[in-house]
Amino acid sequence: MKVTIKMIAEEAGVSMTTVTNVLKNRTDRVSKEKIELINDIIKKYNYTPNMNARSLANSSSNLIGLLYHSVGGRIDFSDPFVSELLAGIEEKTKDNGYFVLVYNIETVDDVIKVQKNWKFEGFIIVGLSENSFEEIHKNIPSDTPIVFVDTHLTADMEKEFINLPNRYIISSEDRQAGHEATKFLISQGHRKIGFLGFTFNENEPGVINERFYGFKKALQESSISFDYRFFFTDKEFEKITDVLEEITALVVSSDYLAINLIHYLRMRGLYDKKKLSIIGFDDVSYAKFLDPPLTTIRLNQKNKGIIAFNLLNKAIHGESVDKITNLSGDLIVRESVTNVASKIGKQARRKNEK
Amino acid sequence: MKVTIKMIAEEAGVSMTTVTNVLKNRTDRVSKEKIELINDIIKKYNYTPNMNARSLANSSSNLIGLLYHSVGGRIDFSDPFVSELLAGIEEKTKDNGYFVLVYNIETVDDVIKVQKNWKFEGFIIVGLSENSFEEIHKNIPSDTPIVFVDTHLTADMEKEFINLPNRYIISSEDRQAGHEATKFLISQGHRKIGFLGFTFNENEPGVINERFYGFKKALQESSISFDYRFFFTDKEFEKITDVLEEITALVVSSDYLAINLIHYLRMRGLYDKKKLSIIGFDDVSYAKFLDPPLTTIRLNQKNKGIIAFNLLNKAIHGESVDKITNLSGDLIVRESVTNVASKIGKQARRKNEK
DNA sequence: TTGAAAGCGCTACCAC
DNA sequence: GTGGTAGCGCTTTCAA
Repeated sequence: MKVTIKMIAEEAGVSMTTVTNVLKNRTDRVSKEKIELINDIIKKYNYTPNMNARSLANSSSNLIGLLYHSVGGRIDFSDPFVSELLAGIEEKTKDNGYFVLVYNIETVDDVIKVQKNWKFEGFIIVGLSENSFEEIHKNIPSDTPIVFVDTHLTADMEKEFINLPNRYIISSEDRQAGHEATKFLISQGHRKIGFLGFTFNENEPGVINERFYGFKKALQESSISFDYRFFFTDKEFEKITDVLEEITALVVSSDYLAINLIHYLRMRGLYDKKKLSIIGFDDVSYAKFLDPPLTTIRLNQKNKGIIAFNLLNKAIHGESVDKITNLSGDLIVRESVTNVASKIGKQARRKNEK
Repeated sequence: MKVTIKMIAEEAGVSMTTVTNVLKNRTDRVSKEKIELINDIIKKYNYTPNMNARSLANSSSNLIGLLYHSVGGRIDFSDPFVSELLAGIEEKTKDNGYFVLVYNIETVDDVIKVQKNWKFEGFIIVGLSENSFEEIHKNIPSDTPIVFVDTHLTADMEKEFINLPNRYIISSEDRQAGHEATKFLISQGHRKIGFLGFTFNENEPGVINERFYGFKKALQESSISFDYRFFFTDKEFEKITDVLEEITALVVSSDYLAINLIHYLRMRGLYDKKKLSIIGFDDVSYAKFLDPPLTTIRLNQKNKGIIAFNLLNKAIHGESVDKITNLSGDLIVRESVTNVASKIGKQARRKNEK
């Protein structure tokens, strides 16, 4: 049998209001004796309020929407990159008394749907492009805070963004990460370097776009010209096999993609880590267990999830929060990159590994 | 501005009841013209009903609770074993118009909490021991269906379970899996075989317990006696190093644990796949990318998630459903197990790999 | 066919 | 301090 405020009020011989006041800890409005009495009854029946009624009555709900954006099913929970973020969020969220509704959004309609169906305290939305960002931002009332994870904005848009109330961004320094990854390859003597990433829109900022930008910048700084023949998307593994003799290294936009490529090549007897160095991004939990252990830029997704929640939590409580947070990546040197410049440095390659 | 039924009714010049009837497709109670008119308005405002109000008024909610049981934080979303299940569930769930609330439960109180806070259509609960199973089962009304994933019951309990309305179980044939894994090691000439698993209660059935049972059975069938010195928990890696010279193979209760062990040994210079064969369970997505590629029993978590949802969905709609579903595992032969019996068979070891 | 009204459980406002 | 009550948006029962 469901226990309600009314029942508690009856048993205690008080009004519903008084019970509510006790529930809400408005101690100045209820006498000490009643507080105790009511609390005892609450405990006795193990009463917990009905969230639907509560959400209906006011606007609070303790519900947080974790929305994953996926175009064409690209985002998959089995990708550790995704689940590690979730791990971070889930952990904090529960400790703070929230509930998380996980929803995969493909179109704006999906957002409108969750949005109207439930009352949310706030949203954490992952992986939105700038275009989708605008649409979605407009469709969620400005009194509901949103933390956008891994959304990148053009400079113009960013200026606007700064003034948007209740909208926050947390992402990695993807440009810097791409730059660092590439610089590392160059430092190891590589000159013919390719780039492999999930398909992205070159005219719109985004995680991969940013990494690609950092990649090109690093090449440029070393006066290396980039040959677009060495640019590949995740659908073009076979194109890579064609130029295997021409490139010595590859910047791959995620560990996940990197190991898939290695596997693809290996199955065809084409993988030789001495001849093709590979650096990834993320440092997923098993990157160090791979063959070869992956050299990568650690982005620490779990930590990102924790911070995303903290931002949201503060925003919900009306505390002031940084509009844009950028987490820097760390180069993790393992064994998928070979030094082709000299024989020295083989030791150094392990420095980051414990 | 939120659109409500009332507003729609006003604009259409009808009563709320009529709008509801259209919403519910009760076409026999409304005239054709009004149906069209109302539908137009609904479309125009992109109306979607408020779930909180709806849930409050009736008992439906379109909400499914995905509850992960973790004692001492053992279950972690970054463990692919967990996230792959979620991937399967999320996929189906959305297609069928449900929303998923993900919650990590540690105690029965946690269950009571979610349970009273929200109205759920049903639950998918993962990783419950028999004891917790009973407690939780009792605390959720019997008209709410629950699918228990990976819960194992003793024979007595199982008899009772069969008659419990709205309770279902889906799990893997863990005993058979343990048996198969061990038999494979034996077929490869191993005789000194150890077992490594997360700590478990020997008196209570459970995933690892079952695998261990199958393990012992296989040994027995080959008249190999089991030495408890070769039994290890996840906290006892160093105990393994002590007997490294004595055992030639290890059955490890999950891929996740297996790679952690390999890494642990490798870091100490103690890993030699020729001298220590390892077989895991799950076949997590990256098992084939590891060094060495892991020989394992594939359990297909994603598929399990899909099936779990299907069971629940049918149960919610009152269709009859199998009380207990068992998914069999498949031996996937890769390279972490060495044939110590003969020189032949090295070819065969690759047969399962594409 | 259509509509009025009660009630789901809770909160906030206002009165005593 | 305490209590009454309207109302959140929706569904269902009963009446017209």
